[in-house]
Amino acid sequence: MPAESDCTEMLDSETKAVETPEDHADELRLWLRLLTCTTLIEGEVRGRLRQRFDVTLPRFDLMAQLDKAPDGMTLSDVSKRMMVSNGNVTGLVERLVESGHLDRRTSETDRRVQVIRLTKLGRAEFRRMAAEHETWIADLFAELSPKDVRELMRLLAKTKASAQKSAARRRP
Amino acid sequence: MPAESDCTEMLDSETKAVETPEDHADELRLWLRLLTCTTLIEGEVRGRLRQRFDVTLPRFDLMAQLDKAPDGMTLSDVSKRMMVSNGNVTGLVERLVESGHLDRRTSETDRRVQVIRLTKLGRAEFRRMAAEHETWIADLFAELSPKDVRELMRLLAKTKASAQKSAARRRP
DNA sequence: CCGAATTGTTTTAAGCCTAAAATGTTTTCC
DNA sequence: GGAAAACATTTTAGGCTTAAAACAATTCGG
Repeated sequence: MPAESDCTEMLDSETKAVETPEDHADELRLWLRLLTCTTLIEGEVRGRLRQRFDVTLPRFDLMAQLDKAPDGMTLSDVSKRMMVSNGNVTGLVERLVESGHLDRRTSETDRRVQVIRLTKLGRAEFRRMAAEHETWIADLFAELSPKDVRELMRLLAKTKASAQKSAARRRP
Repeated sequence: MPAESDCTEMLDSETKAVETPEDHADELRLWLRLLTCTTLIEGEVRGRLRQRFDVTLPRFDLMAQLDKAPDGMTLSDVSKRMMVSNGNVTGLVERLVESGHLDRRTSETDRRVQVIRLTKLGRAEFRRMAAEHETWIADLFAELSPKDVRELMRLLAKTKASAQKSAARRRP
């Protein structure tokens, strides 16, 4: 089990002869644990949203984005913020307009663009849900000390930056 | 902006008169960051799997579970491990049997149970993909030091435990 | 032994999600 | 001005996902 180059930066990885396949088991385990945590919490939140408010998580997430943007957002903005595909947003918005939570209009200055906003109803319902949602999250993370929270924030920021760089390396 | 009880453990929260709504903004930010990291990495892995191997992430994940279980698993086992619904696994397995990656048979001792295994083809293809997958993960986490990785592992373990307790409190 | 719970799986109905192609609009740049 | 590139959104086709109900087989308690 060769674990020699665990910490080396290997700036010349391009030209290096790869004879000893590196051991990335730790990173793999970390990724699986990260995924487990997210899946666990996401499932819990999804279930509570459905039970308490009969709303789906994606609908809640979309409304959360709009609640932070009183002047509305374009579909593209929403799509980028939520990190989901464009087509996904189209359908989600359709259903939320249908149910009276969203208002959608074509931009005056650019007829390609659709601007969406929360309706009065949408905003009221979201605020009500968000207040309770926040307590769920607090409860789910209850065993972490404030120091743990800070430290996790720091390390996840580093993780995000690392992943973004890696993604950019592939798709420049 | 009241932030007084930031660190108190509040063991008597049951009987406490809740006059000052607590501030859980930090936990909320932490959750959003956790979600962002996972979504980012998951999307990257999904795209690479599709591009390089024309395989979906759920198929890969299911094969990963089976690769660790040479004697096969029941559908329930898979469902629990992957933290997805039973019905989800049914369809996933159907398609993987169809494509020749999985073998499925009814248990001899309990006719309710379906045992699934990787076929020779399934195992070979998975191993080929897994080797490359591991390097992607390593690259995505490349900017984290070994110490960062250890620390993240520790904090995520704590997070998982916390979330599980919270979930158990609700659904005992 | 037999009815009642429990367990494992599938079905159903609805919604979510993606990648890729198609459509319509605006900008860019000769 | 007009072709080409870029942009915003929708459509399409297919797969994923869930919650809840239905079905089938086993186990448990009297």
